[in-house]
Amino acid sequence: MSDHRLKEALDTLKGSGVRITPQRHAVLEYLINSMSHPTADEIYKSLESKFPNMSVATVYNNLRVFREIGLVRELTYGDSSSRFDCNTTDHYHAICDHCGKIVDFHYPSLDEVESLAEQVTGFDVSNHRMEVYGTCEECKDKETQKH
Amino acid sequence: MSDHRLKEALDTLKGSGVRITPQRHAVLEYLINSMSHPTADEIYKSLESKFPNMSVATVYNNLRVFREIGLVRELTYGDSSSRFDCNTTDHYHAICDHCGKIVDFHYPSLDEVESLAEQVTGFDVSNHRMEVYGTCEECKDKETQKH
DNA sequence: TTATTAGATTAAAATCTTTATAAATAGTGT
DNA sequence: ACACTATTTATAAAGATTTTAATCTAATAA
Repeated sequence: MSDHRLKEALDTLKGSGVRITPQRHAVLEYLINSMSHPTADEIYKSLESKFPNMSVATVYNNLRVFREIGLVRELTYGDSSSRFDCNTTDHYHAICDHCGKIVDFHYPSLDEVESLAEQVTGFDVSNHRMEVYGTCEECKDKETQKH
Repeated sequence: MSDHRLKEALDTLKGSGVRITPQRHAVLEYLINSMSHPTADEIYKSLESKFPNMSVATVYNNLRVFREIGLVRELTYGDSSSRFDCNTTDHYHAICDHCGKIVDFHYPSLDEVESLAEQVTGFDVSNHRMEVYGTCEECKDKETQKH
C-alpha cells in the first residue's frame, strides 16, 4: 500500500540527481513503512540484518540527503536523538510526556499565524511547526489503575 | 528595567526553597537581561570572567533547577544545543533558517488546537509549542545585496 | 571494454553536548 | 562549634552526530 509513496519518493530522488543505492532504498522504505518516527539508531538497528556491514554514518548521511531535498523532516524534541518523519503532508504531532509516543493529527493549516508573524517580525516565513504535549490514552489508563 | 523581573525570579526561587548562590544569581541575571535565547555554553562563556572557576556542570545543573520550578523553558531546535528562555509569558518563536536568530512574537493562544487534538488523539493535552521558520530581515537584506 | 572519475560506503576516530561521580566547599540550623 | 545538607567543582563518562581517510561502486568517456 505504501508502494506508491515509495515510488514517488524514489522519483524525487532521481529528479534531484541523487543515486539510489541499496542502502538509500532500504532507509527510505523503512521510513515510509514505519508508522512511528524512528531515530537514526532505530533505523540502523532495523536494517542490520539486511545490511550487516552498513555503517551508522551511512544512515545519518542519507537522512541528511533526504532532508535536504525535502523528503523527510527532522524532529527534535527534548530527548537526546532526532526523529525522522517522511510524511510530508501537512500534519501536526501530539507527544506523550510520559512514554514519548508521537501521534499525528490534522488541523487546518495555520496560515494566519505565518502571515501575522511576518508582519510582526519582518521575517519571510516559509513554514511552521506545532506540537501538543500531554498524556496519551495508555499512560492515562496506567495512572488510573494505580489509584 | 529588568530588575523587577530578576527580583520576581529570585522570590520564586526562595519560595521553592532553592538556595540563591552567586552562580545561580549570575545565570538568572544573564538569562533575564539577555534578549536572545542563549545556550548553556553561551551562558558559561559569558560568566567565565566573573566566575573563573565555575564549572559548566553548574550551568547545566542550575538551568535544570530553573526549568523544574518553571522559571525557564528549554527550547530544542534543529541545532545541536538546547536554548533557554526565561520569558515564561505565552509567546511563540520565529526562527531564521540562515542565521538561527530567534524572535518572539505573540498570537492568541491556540486553545482550539489543543481541544481538537484531545478529541482526535485521545490525549490529555497540557500545552503546546509552535514555531515559524523563514528568513529574518537582516538575512533578506544580505541576499538582496548579493544580486 | 577499459580507464577514469565522481559519488557512496565503511570503519574508526573525533567532536560536541549533556550527565554522572566523587571530592571539596559553603550554608543552615542546633 | 558541630553536624547535616546542598552546591560547586573537576573530571570522567555517555551518547549522538560528524569527520576523516581508505575503499568500493557505479556512471561516463575514450
